Amino acid sequence: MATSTAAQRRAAAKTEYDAYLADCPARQLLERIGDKWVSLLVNALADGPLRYGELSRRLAGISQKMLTQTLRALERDGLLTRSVTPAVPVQVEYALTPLGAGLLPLLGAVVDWAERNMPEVLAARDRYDGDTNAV
Amino acid sequence: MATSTAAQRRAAAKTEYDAYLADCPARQLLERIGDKWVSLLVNALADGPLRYGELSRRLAGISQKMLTQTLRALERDGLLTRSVTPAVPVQVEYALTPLGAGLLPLLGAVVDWAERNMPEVLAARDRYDGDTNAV
DNA sequence: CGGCATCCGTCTCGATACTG
DNA sequence: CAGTATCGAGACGGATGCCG
Repeated sequence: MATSTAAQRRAAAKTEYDAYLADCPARQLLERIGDKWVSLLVNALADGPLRYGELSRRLAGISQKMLTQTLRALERDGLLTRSVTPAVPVQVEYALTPLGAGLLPLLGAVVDWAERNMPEVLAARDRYDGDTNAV
Repeated sequence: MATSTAAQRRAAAKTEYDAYLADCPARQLLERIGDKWVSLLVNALADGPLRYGELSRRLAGISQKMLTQTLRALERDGLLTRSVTPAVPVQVEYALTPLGAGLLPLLGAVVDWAERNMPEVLAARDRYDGDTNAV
């Protein structure tokens, strides 16, 4: 007899839902490109391969930790490649794969939408914030 | 002279960068739709307005807190509207605005890309993970 | 040069309990 | 029914120091 059937049902529903979430490829993709640095990194590489240090300078505010972490994640997902040139100072170059380059149109669409509609969003935001403590 | 010029320059660069980030409309948009619940919420409302409870059931795993919080954020941004019908049990309905509905194509594009390319991403991921502790 | 390991603050998120 | 308030856990991200 159900000491806590409600809680169990909650748990079951959650598991079910989490599974659905995990399965959903769109969610995974959104989580990737929604990441703070991913989109910037991909954009930085849009014009061609860059070395670690170049990326570091290009994305000014990023910490080495996040840079490495993000690069690894993208490499893992096959969105970019990492090639090491064994020289005296080691040389590492990152380049977009065709798969990764395929993200550029998506990002472009977002930029496009944003440029056209963000002003309206910002206006709505101001209106909302203004009403809160107006009069 | 300069006790910690390097650190200061770092800070300056970061501030500059953060400002750039904050200004970038695409980033703001990505942060919104990259949110765990936003895309699901928008999708849930794609077919028409829903009430709070209906949304709560529809998105099974979400807590009231996150539901309310996400709804408020989207309302603030003018992506959906909140209409209260003063009845005996209060009735609140949420509906996408045209602006919010404009997100659907974007989301659709993501879903599309994901469905076509996620298998490859997943394959790359397996390969990468496999190599780590292979042989 | 190109990392990796560690520590630590912040901030998000979820569970719970209570209200009109 | 539709929230609000509070609290604690945990993920996330940054700074630092060391290594090949």
